[in-house]
Amino acid sequence: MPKENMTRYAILGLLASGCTSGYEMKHTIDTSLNHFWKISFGQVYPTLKRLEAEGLIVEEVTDGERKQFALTKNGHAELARWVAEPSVELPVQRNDLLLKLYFARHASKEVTLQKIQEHARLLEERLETYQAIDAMIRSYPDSNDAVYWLLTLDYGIRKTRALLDWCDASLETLEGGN
Amino acid sequence: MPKENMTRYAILGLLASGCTSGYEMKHTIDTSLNHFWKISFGQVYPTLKRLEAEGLIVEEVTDGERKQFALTKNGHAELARWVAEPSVELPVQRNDLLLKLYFARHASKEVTLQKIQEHARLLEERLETYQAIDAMIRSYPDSNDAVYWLLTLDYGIRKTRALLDWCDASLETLEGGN
DNA sequence: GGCCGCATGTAACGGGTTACATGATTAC
DNA sequence: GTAATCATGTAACCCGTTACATGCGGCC
Repeated sequence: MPKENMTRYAILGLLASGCTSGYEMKHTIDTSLNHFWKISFGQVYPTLKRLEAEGLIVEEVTDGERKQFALTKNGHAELARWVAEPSVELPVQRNDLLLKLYFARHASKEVTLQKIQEHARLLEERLETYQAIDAMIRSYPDSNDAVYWLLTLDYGIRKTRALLDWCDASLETLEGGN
Repeated sequence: MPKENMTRYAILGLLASGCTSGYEMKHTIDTSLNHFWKISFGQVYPTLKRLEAEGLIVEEVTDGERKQFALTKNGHAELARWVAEPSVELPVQRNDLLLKLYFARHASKEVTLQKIQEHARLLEERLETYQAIDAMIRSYPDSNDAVYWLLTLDYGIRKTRALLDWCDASLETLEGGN
């Protein structure tokens, strides 16, 4: 099965949500989808061009500053097809911290403890960000999408909490072990 | 900061743990590090070649069938340097399921529920695998590395459990919401 | 002798990041 | 008018996957 290019669908989906220009899409991803997605301008603009060539989107007559696009009928169908398609398997997510930990015999215990502590600090920062976004969404519960947005956030929050617990338990194990 | 290539260090680390041939490294990663790492032969052999050119590893005189390598002094130093180096930041891990969920307004509720159920099924499978490996390591606790291996596994177990909880909660939210 | 599995290797390709280039508008 | 920021775009490069190629040993 040839891998599908997810970037296409991120862009189609954002277009369907009212993000009309490349610049705006990048900004929305960086602020609202940043807990599970990211993108660079080097992907955005070429992908928009390709989607237009495939007839999935069209450029709107643009009076203003930004180049505006809109979904075509085909584009909307393609988005709906992809959204409905089941996810096949769990990806293996490479994890630098765990790779280092797996080989931690080659480092001092202090250094390893520090690494986990630093990891915990980053996780707490992230958790606070998530909770702030959560509060923000809940204060504007108008949108049709709000339920789904909150679900994706909850995913991040639960995962982050579990990893914080792991940090605590690991520190205890390593400190206790000597 | 120019990104470092982790594959190099995975290979150096495995060499330090007694995996001497490319074939064996790939096999070890697929069986023992597969909860947080993966690799392909298309990376292994070119990377070995490059590491040898850089003087971090040397080919041993090989009587047998497999090409054997060993860490040089420089190679060991480079591994130790990398292991001790702190991890800078939390990576954004792209997540197809969440991307689909974020745009789930464009799919039927049944399809979305199914996707989450299927995800839960895969997570349970994975959890069982983790627990089996955990038991296996605990039954041979001889190794110096066992503590660290168990920590990396615990990471996977806690994360997987948290995501299973998320699946349950999400299913409830979506079913209840209508 | 022919087939199968092991082991090593390479080439083509695709996705993604980074750095750079360019115009247009706004700010002072 | 020139500096900064917005907005679009492109090219070079790196990493990783996939598919293919090759030689070797054992097996029946």
